[in-house]
Amino acid sequence: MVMVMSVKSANANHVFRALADPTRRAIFEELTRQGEQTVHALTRYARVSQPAVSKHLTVLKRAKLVRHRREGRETHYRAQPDALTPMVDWLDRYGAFWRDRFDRLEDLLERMD
Amino acid sequence: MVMVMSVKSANANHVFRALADPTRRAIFEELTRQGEQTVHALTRYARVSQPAVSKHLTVLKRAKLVRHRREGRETHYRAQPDALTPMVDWLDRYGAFWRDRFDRLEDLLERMD
DNA sequence: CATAACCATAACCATTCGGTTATGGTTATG
DNA sequence: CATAACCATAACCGAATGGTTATGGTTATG
Repeated sequence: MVMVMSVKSANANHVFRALADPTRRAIFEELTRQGEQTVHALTRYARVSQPAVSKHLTVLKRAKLVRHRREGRETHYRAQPDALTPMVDWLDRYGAFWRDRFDRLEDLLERMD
Repeated sequence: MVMVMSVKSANANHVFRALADPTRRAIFEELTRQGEQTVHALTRYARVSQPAVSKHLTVLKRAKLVRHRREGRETHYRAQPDALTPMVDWLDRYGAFWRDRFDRLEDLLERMD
């Protein structure tokens, strides 16, 4: 059982709260799928104004779910899935993992090709 | 890959929203640990008023995270961890599972004893 | 039967939230 | 150098949120 713990994970509270909003989840999903993105690109994707996107990114940042990298006049954001650990841990404790164990294992093995 | 889908799971949105609040999470955790509980008991546990607890339970009910059973003048609530499936699925897609795949598999096998 | 216990709902309130437009700072471009 | 692009912050606003007290309905109890 390897315990990595590279960065101190944000409060579980922050993670749960950050992902409670659908727009924020959409942004995080987009970053996960498409990789690093400019605020401009994210604004085009999300159907809200640029300041709204900026504020959402701030919340995601607080939860450590995204990192940013300034490059000239644009800021590139990328997802930081490590930060989901508190949520995964929570689900380990209170979740339904004990059920479909076999299904999940099967599924896991399948995806490991 | 067995697909059970006994009850139509609530919107993932509802689940994420419901678990965003720490008091609500605490209630759910308590129900998971201690099993079925009266509203009265939960009120004693949570540090808020009885109506507050009732409202939280309503939100959890909407997310199908709890079930209730009336018995005389008291209502017993119990956790329904199945309802966490949407969140688990979401983590499967966007989560950090792809990383420590092996660690998690190892962990899973370990817990299967 | 009167009273108390349990719970849900109503009514209300302060705060937070998610959105907007306005603005300003920094960097690229014509 | 003037202008445009990119982004964050400020200021503001309506709606949602999480809490409270008040109330009323149902069930148990003295």
